[in-house]
Amino acid sequence: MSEYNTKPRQKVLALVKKQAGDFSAKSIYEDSDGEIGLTTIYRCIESLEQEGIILKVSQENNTARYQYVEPCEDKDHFYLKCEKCGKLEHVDCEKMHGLAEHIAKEHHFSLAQTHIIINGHCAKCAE
Amino acid sequence: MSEYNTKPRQKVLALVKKQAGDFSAKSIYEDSDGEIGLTTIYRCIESLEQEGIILKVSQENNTARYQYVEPCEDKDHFYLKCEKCGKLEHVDCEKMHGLAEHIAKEHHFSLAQTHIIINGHCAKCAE
DNA sequence: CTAAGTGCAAAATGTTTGCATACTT
DNA sequence: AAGTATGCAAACATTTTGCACTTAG
Repeated sequence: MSEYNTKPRQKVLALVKKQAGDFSAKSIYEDSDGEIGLTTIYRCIESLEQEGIILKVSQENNTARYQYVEPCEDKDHFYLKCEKCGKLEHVDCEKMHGLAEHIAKEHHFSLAQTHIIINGHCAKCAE
Repeated sequence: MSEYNTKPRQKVLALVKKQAGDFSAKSIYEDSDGEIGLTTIYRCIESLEQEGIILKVSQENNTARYQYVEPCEDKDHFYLKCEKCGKLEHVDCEKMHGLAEHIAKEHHFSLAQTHIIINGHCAKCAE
């Protein structure tokens, strides 16, 4: 996570992994029952994001929301993101990757090694 | 834009259309030379977004950034978004749309009629 | 005239920073 | 012991709200 492996950091990582869907700094803070300072949580989240362990998936109400990403050796990371509940679903699709690269090349874009997210509504939220 | 067509609203829309790339409420405010109140700009931006005239493309430094979208009758709106300069490039690709729908269906997702944005780096910013 | 829009000042909210203290290695 | 992490309180920045006033239709 960073240089030192402290209790607060361990706890933040554990909480982050336990989240059902996406989460915010505050929600982790509340989940921690005040054991960890908000500031520390912000700093841990920053570390985790830099290490690619979590992903910033949106910004609802001026609040950054993140989601834990299962470690995965594939280079292409496609996600379907539900705009309502924030659920992030990993998509494993060769074709998609090929197409995205093709389009990117056509437009002289280089795809970030980061993640591609497509918005929509999941089954539940679509009613 | 909304019910009434007032001077401030006209000016905001004009400024928005004039922006080279993306913009924030504050940048429009500064562009307006203090002629329009920040609050009004926030409210105009909200209207414009609801009407699909502008698109929220990112949130840099806790600041929402928007971009004017050329009117277009196609139902599918794909964009390549440069993560560095915020440039938003429209992509016109039937195949992409078909594939996205296919994947969405496979995952019981319904694509929002809103916009699909794929992140990367534009030619300039890729160095 | 009436409903809708404006904009100031003040509040609210999320995030960051300063700094003294505590912890890891 | 030395460098790093913590967490409180305070600072910041953006966005929202209350409200008296103005404007469009």
